[in-house]
Amino acid sequence: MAKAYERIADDLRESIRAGQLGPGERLPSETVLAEEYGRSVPTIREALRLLRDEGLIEKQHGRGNFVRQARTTVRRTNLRHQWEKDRARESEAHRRQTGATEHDTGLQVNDLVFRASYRETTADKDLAEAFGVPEGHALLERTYRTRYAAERAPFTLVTSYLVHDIVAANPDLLSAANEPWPGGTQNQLFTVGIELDRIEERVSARPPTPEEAEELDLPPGTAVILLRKTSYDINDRVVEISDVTLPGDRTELFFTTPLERW
Amino acid sequence: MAKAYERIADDLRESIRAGQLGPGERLPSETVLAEEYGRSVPTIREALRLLRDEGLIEKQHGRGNFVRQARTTVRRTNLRHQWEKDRARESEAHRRQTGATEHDTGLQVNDLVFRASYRETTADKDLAEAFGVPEGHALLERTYRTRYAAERAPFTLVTSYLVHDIVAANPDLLSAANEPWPGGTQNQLFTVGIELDRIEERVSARPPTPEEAEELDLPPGTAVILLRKTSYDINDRVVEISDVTLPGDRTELFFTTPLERW
DNA sequence: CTCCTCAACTCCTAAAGAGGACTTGAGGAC
DNA sequence: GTCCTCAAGTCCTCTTTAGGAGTTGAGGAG
Repeated sequence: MAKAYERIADDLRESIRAGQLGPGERLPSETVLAEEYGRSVPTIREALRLLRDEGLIEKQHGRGNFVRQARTTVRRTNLRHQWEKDRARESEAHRRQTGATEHDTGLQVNDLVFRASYRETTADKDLAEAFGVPEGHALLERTYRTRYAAERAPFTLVTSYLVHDIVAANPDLLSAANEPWPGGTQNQLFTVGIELDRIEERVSARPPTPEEAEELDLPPGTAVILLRKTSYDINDRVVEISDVTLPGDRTELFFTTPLERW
Repeated sequence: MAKAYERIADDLRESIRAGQLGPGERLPSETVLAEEYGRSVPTIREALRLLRDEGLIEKQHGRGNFVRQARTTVRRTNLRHQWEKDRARESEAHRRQTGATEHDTGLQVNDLVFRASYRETTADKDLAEAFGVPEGHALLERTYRTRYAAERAPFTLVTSYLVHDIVAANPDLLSAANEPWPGGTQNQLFTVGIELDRIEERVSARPPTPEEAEELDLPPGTAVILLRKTSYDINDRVVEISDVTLPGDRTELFFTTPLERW
């Protein structure tokens, strides 16, 4: 004999999966469900909580419980990396013509809004290891969010790190006035004579922290994708690291791996 | 005035983040916490539920609430794709020498255990579109799980599709007796004269369904990573699709994107 | 010593009740 | 017509109460 709230959740889940309750549709109210199933309201609420945590329904205070609708997703592709590299050498004028502000997320969007903050910091253990520098080494840190002009919620949180020594050759990069960095990170690295060889990306996923849920407007029942992007130059040195946090319900990562011919 | 259970959750979360409560450590019992915070047990439980959903704590019936410990993670790299391609042409004897069973997850493991099921099916709308064939077209479907010999929980669920027509040239591939497919999918495609050109992978994340949570031994407060891998042959035809479900708390995807030199 | 029982402690399920907060639409004031 | 008020309906927070079920360790039976 299964638990009552699980049986009720199973039943409702089945209705949703079968399409008897379509996206956006309102479920019967909690009191009505309680009568239908012959259970108390708290038991019904327990069942609904399961469905919410699975991302199947959405609770709206004062309105009801609704079947969740898919949100529009944004694709992030690794082909962008080559595009940004090619672009980094071009003149500012030409870059401006061809649109799209470069940034670390690789999103293919033109009408982005983003805010940045910029500061000097030092490498903690994790970053020191990743950069191959001693702990406490001076770094530059930029954090920013990207957002569609039309939407309220951002769809990316980025924290990007550079080694202070390397970048210091171009004083423009040390000025907080240059925000966002003109031409993007790759262009700025180009100005200090750095050419990239490859980009490594590590992807994992977990539930959002409350802070992330807040910033990315993530309801319960969603996940975040964590992406650590590490850029290597042609001397096999780590020159940039970006930690990107993406809303799992609105993001699709897209990787193409070409294979050598026989 | 914030809600009581949120304040309590914030407080406990802070203790955990600050390390005052270390991984694996037991929290005070619910009744004790209720006394400490001057709240009822259900309110405490509400706070603990928040922390559990964030993946911070783990509830153990009859034992207590514990700070969650990181599980060991497995890395899946896209470099594996080239390796599998190279290997596909080699003799069975040589493949056997160099170890590691090929499979669609790209995990770098030797001592895998996996079970497969095999059946003929037809393309639904989604698959038809992905393969570029009409809806209802005949497909082969293989589903399997991979697992470390030492561990109880699998770390991959895979469903892999091939177009029946294409594969029918090699009758070995239509026999359910050949499980797992000797040499892996790429080797089998090689036997029917197919060479791969590139692999596209789409990654997203969401909370697990109850079925996934069951199969992958995922506690509340974890996510799954969904990966759709699409293999193109040198004629730009989709020859294989794999849908892979990975436990978010034990998986790290690793992609390397090489960049062309200036 | 080994095994078993059992009490004490833990978290879990379920219910009922009181009040609060948010949303909506009907109806009246202007 | 427009605006406001307000009641009804909704979900939310918190409490109290009752019993159930898993875990552990102490202590006795053999």
